[in-house]
Amino acid sequence: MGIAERKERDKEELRERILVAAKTLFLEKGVEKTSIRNIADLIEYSPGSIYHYFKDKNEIFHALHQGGFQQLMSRMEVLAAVSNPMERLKRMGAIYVDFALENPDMYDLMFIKDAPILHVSNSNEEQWKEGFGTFNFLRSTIKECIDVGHFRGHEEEALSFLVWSTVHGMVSLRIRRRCEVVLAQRQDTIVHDGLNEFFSILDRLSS
Amino acid sequence: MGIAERKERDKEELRERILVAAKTLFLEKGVEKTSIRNIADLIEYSPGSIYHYFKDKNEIFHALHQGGFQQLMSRMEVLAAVSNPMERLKRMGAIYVDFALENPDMYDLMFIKDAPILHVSNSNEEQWKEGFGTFNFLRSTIKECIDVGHFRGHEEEALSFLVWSTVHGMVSLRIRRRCEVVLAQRQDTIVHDGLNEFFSILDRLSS
DNA sequence: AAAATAAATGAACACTGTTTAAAAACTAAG
DNA sequence: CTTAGTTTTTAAACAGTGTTCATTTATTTT
Repeated sequence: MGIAERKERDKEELRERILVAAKTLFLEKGVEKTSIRNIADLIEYSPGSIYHYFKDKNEIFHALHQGGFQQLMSRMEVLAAVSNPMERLKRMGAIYVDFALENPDMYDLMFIKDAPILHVSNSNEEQWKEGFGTFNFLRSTIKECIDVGHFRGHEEEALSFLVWSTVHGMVSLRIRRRCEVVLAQRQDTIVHDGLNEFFSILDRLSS
Repeated sequence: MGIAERKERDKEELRERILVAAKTLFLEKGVEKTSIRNIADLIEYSPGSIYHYFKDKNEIFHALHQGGFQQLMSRMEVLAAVSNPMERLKRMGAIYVDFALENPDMYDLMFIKDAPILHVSNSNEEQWKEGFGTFNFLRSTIKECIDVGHFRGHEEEALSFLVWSTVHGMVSLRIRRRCEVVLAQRQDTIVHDGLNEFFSILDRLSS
């Protein structure tokens, strides 16, 4: 009965090859500009074969999407060792920003592009499953901060959204090339400069 | 010599009709899903004709893009009457957010989509001309705040970027449907709730 | 009315995502 | 070892896309 297992492995391997090819092309030329035929050419299969492994183009990029969240989550794991919630919150922001700037196309896919989300909200209920995990992590950290006495006068849910929005805003303006409006000599560092301003604001809100 | 002028007017009128049709379709089904043939059908012209008025599809949406900035700018005009820079900054944020939520597709085109920007940065130098105006307005307001003694310890450029990022982050998460992760009963108000949290943070930074 | 100019057309090109009938490859049973 | 049955892969086809261009149509000038 080892043959069925080997075939299963082969199938999984080709599935993985498709994903690797798709990711390569996507990082090279973007999602929209990458066609099924391009992917097929790269793995030297016919375009039709890809539809035996993925329902449609969206499903391919949704698979990559999930991989991205696993990456981000694994980067967050070091935070378990940070007991001070305020310190953890800041380190979390730094990890988030670094991940986005180091993997702009993946971040784009996860948090900016709209296609993958629509795909998920079609297969109803479990809307953007991956997103919940990361936001819950942020929310619980902020709750800890509030419980310890920080952010007096602020409310958990709205503040969590605000914090997420701030880091998302910075990196997405960068990724989608809206930073040309800031001073030319500051463009390379503006996201980190902005993050530091944000940190010093958070410090002031500590009490 | 009135004939040439009338022809000029006719040409301008058809150009405008293309833009109106393009905008209609775009608001209905999105930029990507709107084809030149769709636009041509709506104005009852052949697809080819459109290329007499616009170089390519990008140029059509770049024209709409410019119109969006004029809209946003005109909303900002009331701020000239607000002498207190801190008050002006907050009202500015509210106008920005309201504009984005009331015209999500236009905002998307202006600040999230990447195609129009690339088009501009190809026709070199004057990169994203429209964006400069709005950001300069924000920067000068924040400079006034600093000059009056607010935001002590913060720096003009990075803080301006941070403030912009915060409001942009909130509305773009909303527009690109990443708000499913916040509590279900808060989703409709979360952007305004977040904005209010932001305002109260700004107040704390006044001194 | 004829010539010149401008505008609009529709067909064509090279793409796209996706479907499907047929072919090839491989496995299992007799 | 051959035959039957599956699974995998393919190539062709469909309906769509942005864009170009020779040709036709309409208008203006001479």
